[in-house]
Amino acid sequence: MARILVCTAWPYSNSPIHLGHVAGSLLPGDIFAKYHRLKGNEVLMVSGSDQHGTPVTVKAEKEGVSPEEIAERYHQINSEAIRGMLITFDLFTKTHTENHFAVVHDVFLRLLEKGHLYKKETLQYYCEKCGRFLPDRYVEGRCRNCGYERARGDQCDKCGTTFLPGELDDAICTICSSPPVLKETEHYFFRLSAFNESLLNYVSSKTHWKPNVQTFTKNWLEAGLNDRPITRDMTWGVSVPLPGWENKVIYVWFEAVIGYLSASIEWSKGTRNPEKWKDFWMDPDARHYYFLGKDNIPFHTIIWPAILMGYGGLNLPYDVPANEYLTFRGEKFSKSRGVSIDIPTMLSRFDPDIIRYYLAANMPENRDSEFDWDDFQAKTNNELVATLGNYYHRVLSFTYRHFGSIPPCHGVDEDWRKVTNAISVAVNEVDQYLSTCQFKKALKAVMDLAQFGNRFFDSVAPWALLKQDRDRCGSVLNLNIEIVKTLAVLSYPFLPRSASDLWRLLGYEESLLSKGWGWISIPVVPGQKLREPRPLFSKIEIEEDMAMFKEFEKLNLKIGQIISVADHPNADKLYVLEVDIGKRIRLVAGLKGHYDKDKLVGKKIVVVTNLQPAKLRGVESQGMLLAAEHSNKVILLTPAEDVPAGTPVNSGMNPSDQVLLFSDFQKLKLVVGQVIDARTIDVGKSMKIEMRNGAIKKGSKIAVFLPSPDASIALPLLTNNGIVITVDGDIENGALIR
RNA sequence: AGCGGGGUGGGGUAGCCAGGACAUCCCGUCGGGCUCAUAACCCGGAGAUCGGUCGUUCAAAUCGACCCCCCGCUACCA
Repeated sequence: MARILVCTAWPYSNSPIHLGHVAGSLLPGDIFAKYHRLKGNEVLMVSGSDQHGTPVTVKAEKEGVSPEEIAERYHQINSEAIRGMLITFDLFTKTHTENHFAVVHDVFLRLLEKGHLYKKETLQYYCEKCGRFLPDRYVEGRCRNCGYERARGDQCDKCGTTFLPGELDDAICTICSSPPVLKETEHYFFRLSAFNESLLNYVSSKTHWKPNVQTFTKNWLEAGLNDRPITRDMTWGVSVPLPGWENKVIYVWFEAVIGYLSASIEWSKGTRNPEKWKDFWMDPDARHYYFLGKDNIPFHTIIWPAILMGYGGLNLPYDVPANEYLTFRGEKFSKSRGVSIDIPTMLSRFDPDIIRYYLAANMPENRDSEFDWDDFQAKTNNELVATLGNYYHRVLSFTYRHFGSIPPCHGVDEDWRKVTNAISVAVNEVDQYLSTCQFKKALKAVMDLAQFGNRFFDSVAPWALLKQDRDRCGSVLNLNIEIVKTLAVLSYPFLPRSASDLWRLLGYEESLLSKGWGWISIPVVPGQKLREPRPLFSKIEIEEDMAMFKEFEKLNLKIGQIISVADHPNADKLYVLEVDIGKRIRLVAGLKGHYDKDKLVGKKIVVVTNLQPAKLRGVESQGMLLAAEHSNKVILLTPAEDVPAGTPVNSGMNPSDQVLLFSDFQKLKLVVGQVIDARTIDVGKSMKIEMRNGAIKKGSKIAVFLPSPDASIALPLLTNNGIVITVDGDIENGALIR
C-alpha cells in the first residue's frame, strides 16, 4: 500500500471558481485521488481557499466590506461548487485560520532561526494622505525612458523599462492623486539564492516530470534565483510573529503554499490521530503530487521546495503534473477579463458527471485546449450519453426485462475469451495511464471498452438468441454485465455519480469503494437481483451561442445611398433626406451643422428600416440613419467598402421585419470601437469580438452591437457579404451610435 | 520588446521529445446494417500537400534555420 498526498492549487478567494480551475487542477487531482482510493492506497487530498493578498482587499474596498467578508463569501461558494462537482477532498480549508497562521509562523521562525531569512531596508512609496505604503500598482508616473505618462511604480507598460522606487517622474498615488513620498521600510527576505544548487539537483533527479515542467523549472534555475521579500506593508494577511512587526504581514506567495502542510495538520487534528499528517510528510516513501495550472509551476517546483528544504525533514513534491490552460474563444479563462464560465452556473444546468466527462476528455494536459459549447454538447450526447450511457442501458434494461437478475454464464468459449481479453486490456491501460497522470488516455481506454461492449452486444444479438437459445442468451448477457461492472469501476474516478448509480442498479449491497479495484476480478454473481434500470445520462441542449445577440435581430438595417438633401422647412438642425435603400424613403436627420448638404449627396449610410415612422417637426421620417456621436461631434456610419444600396446589414443573423418602436430602439446599444486584433476591440474598455464571417482590419474604427451593458463580447455590424461598418471619420472609442 | 506554448481534413483533438510503410480519435457529412437501447448501436466511404519557405536524411507532421499568425507570462495575483 502506498501513501499518496494529493494537493491541488488553492483557488483564490475573490471570485467563483470556473471551468479553468476544474480542468487544470481540481479535476485531475480528484481523478487521481479517486483512482488511488480505488486501488486501496492511503490517500490524503487537501486544498483550500487562498484568502489573503491584494485582490481580496481591492474587492472589499470596492464593495465597502471587510476583506474577511469577501474571503469567506467565496470560500463558501467555492466549497459548495467543489462538493457539487463531486470532488472529494479530505479537507478543503482556507488560509485565514488560526491553524494556518500557527503553521506559517512556525515555518517562518524556523527559517529565521536557521538563517534563511534576513532583514533589509528598502525604499517604498508611501502616501501620506492615505497613510499607507503603496503597492506598485497604486503608483503612476512618467517613464524616464519613453515619456509614457501612466507608467506603474515598478515598470512601464509601454516600453517595458523597470524602475526602482523613486525612478518614476511626477509619481502620484492612484487612490488619492497626491504625490507619494519615499519612505524607508524594513522587510524580511528569503534567501532563495542559497537553494539554487540544491534545487537544480532536485529537479534534475525528477526524470518522470512532464518535459515542459522540468525544462521550464531548469531554465528558471539556470538563470539564477534572487532573494525575495516575504513580508509587506499591509494588514490583510498572516501576521509576522515578531514584536514590532504588527503593521506588516507575510507575503501571499510565501504563505499560501504552506497551506498544503497546514491543511494536512488541520486534517489530522480532526482524526483520531493528530500526528497522522507525519505519515504523509515525514515518511520518505509517501509521494506528493501537486496538480496545478502552468502559471503556478515556479511556486511549486522552486519556491515551495526551497521552503521545505529550508525547514528540513519534510517531503518534497514527487511530481508536479502541471496542466496547460483551458481556453474559451481562444483565450485563457480569467474572471477579471470576462472570459469565464463559473462552476456554480455550470452546476445549475448540468449533471456533474457531464461536466467532468467533457473536461477530462478535453483536458489541457499537454497543450491548451478549447472549451467549446458545441463540442461540449456533441461529446456529451454522442460519447457519454450514446456510447457509454446507452450501452449501460441496453444491457441492463434487456437483462432486467427478460431475466430480472444476473443470468449465469455457461462455459468458457470464444465469446468469453474475447470479453475477458477486452476487459483486461482496458483495465491495464486505465491502470497504467492513471498511475502516470495521463487522464485523457485513461478515459479513452474506458470509452474504448464501452465501444467494444456495444460492438459485442451487436455481434451476439441477444434479442435474437432469446428466442433460439435462452441459456446462451443468458451467458452473453452475463458477459455484458461483466463489462458493465468493469466500466463502473474504471469510470468511477472520472464519473463518480453515474458509477455509483450504476453500482446500485447492478444490485450490489456493498459500495463500489468497499472493494474498489478488487471488484474487477470478482465475477458478477448469477442470481443477483437487478434494480429497475433507468438511463444514467440525459442528453443536453445548449441554446444557440448567438442567443445573446438575439436582441440585435430586432434591428433591420440596410445600406442606403443618399439621393438628395434639403433643409427642413421648419427646423434649424434638421435635413430632409431622400435615401435609396432598395426603395426610396424619406428620412429626417439632425445633421445640419455637422455635414454640408453637398457632402452628403451620394454617400452610403446605414439605415434602420423597420423603425416606426414618426413626424419630426411636421415631416415624416420613414427610418433613421445611424451616426456616432461624442460630445458635439456627429459622424455617419458607412460601409468600409462600396456596396449597393439596399444591402442588408445583418451581421450574419436574421433581422426581423417587425416594426420597431423608437423607445425599444433606444434600449439597443450600438457603439464605436477600435479593433485591437482579430479578437479584441476597444470600446472604451477592452472586449471580445464575435466574428462569424468577414474580416476586420486592425486599428480601424467599427460599429458594434453590445448585447448588454456588462457584456464582454461585441457583435460587429457587417453586411450580409461580410463588409464591416465603419465610421466616416474619427471619433472617440465607445462613442454611442444612434 | 523579452520569455514560454501553439498552428494537424468543416469544428474539437492524438501523434512530435526517442524521424519510417494507408496521419489518430470524437463530432459533422455520405452510403449500408440492426432493431435490445435515450432516432440510440454497428459497418463502410469521402474529406488534410500536418501555418509558410528552405534545409538535414534513403525517409520529416516529427530534426534544424528563417518567416507569418495566435495565445500566455513578463501583476507587490497565486
